[in-house]
This record gives sequence, structure tokens and C-alpha cells, in this order.
Amino acid sequence: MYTRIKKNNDFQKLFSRGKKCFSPALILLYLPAKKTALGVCVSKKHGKSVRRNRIKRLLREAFRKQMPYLKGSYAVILIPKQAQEYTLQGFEKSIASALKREGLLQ
RNA sequence: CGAGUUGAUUAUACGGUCGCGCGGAGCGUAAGCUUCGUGAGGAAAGUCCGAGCACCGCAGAGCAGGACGCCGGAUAACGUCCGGUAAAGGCGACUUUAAGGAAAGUGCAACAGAAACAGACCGCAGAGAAAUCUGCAAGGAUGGAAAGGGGAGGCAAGAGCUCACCGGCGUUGCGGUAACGCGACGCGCUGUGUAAACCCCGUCCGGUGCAAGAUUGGGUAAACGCCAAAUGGGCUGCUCGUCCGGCGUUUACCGUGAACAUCGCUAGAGCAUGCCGGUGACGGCAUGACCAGAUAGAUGACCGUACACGACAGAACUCGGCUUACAGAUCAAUCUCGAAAU
RNA sequence: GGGGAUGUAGCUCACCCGGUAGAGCGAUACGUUCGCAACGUAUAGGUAGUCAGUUCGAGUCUGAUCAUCUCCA
Repeated sequence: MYTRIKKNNDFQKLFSRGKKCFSPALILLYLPAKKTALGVCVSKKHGKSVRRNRIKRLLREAFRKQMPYLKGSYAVILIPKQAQEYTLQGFEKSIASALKREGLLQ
């Protein structure tokens, strides 16, 4: 299981030193860590609170599904790109392709 | 049956698998694991009002400033709610209204129009040969607003000049707690709008807001510098009044994880049910349950069944309102209007 | 979460007390020049963010709503 990234310090560390990886639907930042941790970053540009919460939930669910295939443990931040529609399948594919490209999958 | 009016309720439901926040219990040195319970709204939204609570402080007085404004009640309080009154709209059920004062004073009323703290352009009548003079304010024309209204009498033509009705003002009787209503008598009648213009009258208001604020380790001593000495700073914009020196740097000793921690943080002017009082807002009594508490911020994914195929929308200290957004569904009323039948 | 402010021409802004919406830059046309710039002359461009209310009349007053900016750890 993963833990949530809560501290501002951790976010700053990832934003400044984390490796960036782009995919169609989102941006992924990661660093090796002791435990797998997930942070989600959804700005106000994505809409009102209901819409933003929906995006966060979809991102968490997508990440949860991809986790078993991870090699090692990492601290990860997911940043969605602006779009008209957000789907679970789209996020899953994006995460999978990004992780594969970085060679983090088994 | 059709068209409405008013009030209220609800906001996909049920089952299964995996997953998340919080709390309890158990296991474990610990990381954590297992299990049980619980987990968004009618508007949680906008932040437009009113409070609780907290601090600044002592708000003591006056001025300034702000809010409200028919009457009576409800409430912790309110700009909210309830019941009335008046006016406007609707055939009606009913709805809407920032609804005090224009005879305290000041201002404004562009353009048009003859004239907008007051009048004669056209006109009507009399006199005169005419120019013009005198009387008048019915009709025309301008305007949002034009000298109480339209009718009869009267007159040279006209005019509250006179009369009845309506309106207005004053006095007064009755009903009502009151706003106000109904009536009687008198006065021919004294210019309009604007107070969401200044203002007047009445009522109320200290400021800042949980990023408030509190706790946990900062304390003691010395030196120097800056500002200031009846000046400066704090207390609300100002005045009176009142309180006090303030800030920074360095060194020595003890201490040191001063925050992204912990508390505030959810048991409450609360909720549900029943009874009683009241037209109602609401109040009283009894019983029952404990019902989110996060801090990059918890409700999702998949499958099955049903249909109307699911709108607006996500707690962030807590309540009472208001306002705004919203697919629909349901219920109620001796409700209203129309049609048909009896 | 809680305070504060601003929406006017393509852009940057005026218009305090209600009465015909203006300025600068820009755009278009003409002149000037061999041509361009500069300069001169003229023209177009707005229902004052949106919706209601008060008023005879609203950019201005009042209320609601939408958008943008900003401050508080």
C-alpha cells in the first residue's frame, strides 16, 4: 500500500529534484523512497471543488491499479493536464506508459 | 378533465468484491496488521446580515460614520420570520412592495414649453377704423409633472364664482393594543416630483476575526546604537480622556526539533418522536440517540437487478437567517377559474 | 477559510455632486515624399461586465449576480 504525501517539504523536494515524465493526460514526478507514496496536484484551473475532487479520486484509483507492477518503491506526484473530459482508462494508460518509459515496471 | 395558486417532502435504490478518512478494541519493541463502528448538503455555495466564541483592550464622554424604518408580535439576535394595515397587479385562489417625514431647511427638475417658488404663445370675450388696450384661463400645444376631477348652473367670455358627488385639509364620534377603518360637521381648497439627493425624526452599533487565539522553553545579566522627552507610542477616523518609554544589535551563562506540532475542533440557543399552549412565527414538557472532523485536505472503481437513466453541487470554528444554482418525482388544500355530467 | 479592490472604444485610462459618454496610443482613408517614417486633415469604432429596482431620466444611486486582481500563515 502507499502513503499520502502531506508535508509541503516533501512536495517541494519532488518539484525541485524529482524526475519529470510527460504523458498524454498527465505529468509524473518521482524519486526513489523507502515507502511508496503518492501526492496529487490539481490546480483551480480544472474547475470547481466537485470537479477537482473527482479528478483526484480518479488519479488515486488509477495509481492503485498500477501499483502491483511497480519495481521498488518511489514517491510519486501526479499532475493532470487540462482537458474537457477525464476518464479512469485514460489516466491508467498514461501512468502505465510513463512508468514503462522510465523503466520502473517489472 | 383542463388550466392555475399556495404549502410541504425527496434528491436514484438494493446486493456483492476491492479501496480511502476518523474513532474504539486486539496483536506487535516498532513500522504496521486484524476486526468492529462511522463518514457531505438542501443549498455544504455566495459571504449579504445577525449571534456565540476568542483576542486587542477597558470602548468612559462627545462628534463624525454606518445600518435599519407602516403596526403588533416571535427570537439569544437580526436587515430574518409570523399575523395584520395600506397601495399596486390578477376574473379568482392569491401575489408583490427599502411602505417614516416634502407644512424644519437646502438642492435638483436637462431638452421641450409662454410659463416648472408660479403663467399667457395660440385662443375666448369686450372696446377700437387700426395699431393696440382691458378681462379670462374653458379649449389647443409642450412635458414625466401645468394650478383639485369631470358634470350642472352662472357669465360679455370665463373662473370653486355657486351647487351636488368624488378627492383634500381641519375638528370630532365609534371600533381596534396599534397601523388604520367606518361615520358626522366645517373649510372653496393653501402648486408638483425627488429623501435608493443632502437632510430631519426614531431605534441600534468598540475593533478585529479560528490564518482569532492558546500551549509546549526561553530566561537572566551587561554593553552599544536609534527614536523621544511634555514629546513619542498604544487605545477607532477626530477631540477630550487614559496608560507607558519603546525598538534593534552584540557578548556571557543555562536551555534548545518554536513547527508543516498539539489544543481550539465539535454535545449543540442542536437533532428525532410524541403530547400540550398559540391563528401563526414559536414556546413548554417527556422520551430517545450521539450523528464527519480532514489539514496537498477523506465517499471512489468494477459487477448485477430495477426504472424516471440520476440536476445543482463537496464540510474546513459553530449556529440562526437571506440570496443565488438546480434534472426530476411525490403529497396536501371543505383552494381558485373554466368545461361536462348529475 | 477570512478581508479588500476593479470591470467604460482594439489597448491604457478619465468623466466627484444623476441630464448629448471623452482623451492618448492604435485602425482606416486622403494629403505630404521618388518611396517609407514623422507630420497634417478627416472617418469609423461603445447600449459603460450581466440582470433587476428607485427616478420623468442611471456609466453615476440601491440590490443581486459573473469575472479578474490583491492582502492575511
